[in-house]
Amino acid sequence: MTTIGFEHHDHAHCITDAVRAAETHCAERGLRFTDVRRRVLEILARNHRAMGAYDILDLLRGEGLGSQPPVVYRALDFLVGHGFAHKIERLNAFVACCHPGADHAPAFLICRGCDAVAEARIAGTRSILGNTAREAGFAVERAVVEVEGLGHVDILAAAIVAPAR
Amino acid sequence: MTTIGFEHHDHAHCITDAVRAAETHCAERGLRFTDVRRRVLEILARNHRAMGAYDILDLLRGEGLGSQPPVVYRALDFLVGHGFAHKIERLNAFVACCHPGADHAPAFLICRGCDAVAEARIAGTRSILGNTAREAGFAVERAVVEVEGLGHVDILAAAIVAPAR
DNA sequence: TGATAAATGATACATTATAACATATCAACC
DNA sequence: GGTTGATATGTTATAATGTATCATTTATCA
Repeated sequence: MTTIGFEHHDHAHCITDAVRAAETHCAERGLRFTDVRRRVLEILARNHRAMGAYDILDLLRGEGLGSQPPVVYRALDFLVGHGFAHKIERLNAFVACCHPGADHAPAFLICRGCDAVAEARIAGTRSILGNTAREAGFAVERAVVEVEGLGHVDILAAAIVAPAR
Repeated sequence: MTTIGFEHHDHAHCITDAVRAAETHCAERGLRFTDVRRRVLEILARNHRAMGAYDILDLLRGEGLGSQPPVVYRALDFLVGHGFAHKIERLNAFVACCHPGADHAPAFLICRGCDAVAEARIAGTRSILGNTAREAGFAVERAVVEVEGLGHVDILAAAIVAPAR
């Protein structure tokens, strides 16, 4: 029941895909995919790792695209809010989403050796606590699942898909 | 397979138990359960909710037990490191452990309505991603599982136990 | 084109966390 | 008991992360 997708990782596609998915999604819903928002997503996708807000801000500054913290935090709020990026709470950092457009519950593998972060899918919020929370009357709205350990870059670069049940 | 433990919550015991468990554990291993460390754990247990480091620091100040951030952060490092307390990454806050002594993988239910946080158990790190991570060569060392939603205080006050398998 | 809503620019500040080094305490041994 | 080495605490300063607020600009649409 467990499947692992060792997709060959075409990074150029990975960047354009993330941006294009966001573009399409925004166009469909009348959301404004502005320069700053696009650029922040590109930066996240290009670097392909968890980046702090101030790391991103430094890059934006170099391009004259906003120089104060609220600029990047607002862009990140937008991207995270619409599922184009995720926040890694454990690291106070952000990553581009690997499955843009898909309605998914993300989980993250964080390698403490190389600081790589891989986005995995989990079946759904229910699977985390079984049915316990729901049966007890707790309505799950969001789940933060961040697993730390040691892994190879190859593994982290690939999208790891958790059991769908 | 799902069981929920609605223990009657005897709060006085809850505090003394947490402190005594830490005391015992430290005595057994030659760890120093100092005044500051004890007091921080008492504060967390007494308040029985997620508290910011600076909230705790304010209380310590009132008692003349250290007045600068490093004092409380060092105590929290110790308590978290030895499993007497946990950090809730999503909230940048800390809670006393509900299962001190037990070697457990904690998960947290965070109610956005009342800010209550309940500690649940999960079976183990493996259960979170199934066998996927392990099979792929990722060695899980720690898992952050924090579920947000809406729940009743009664439910949150009780210890919720997730399916053991 | 003018009204409205949304996004950005900019200043200031709030919150969370750590580096660095001096001092004090403890435990073990001579 | 005094010395020593390890651990913990006190203290200052600063780093890192995140927001509130309000002015200005830009986009959208009637």
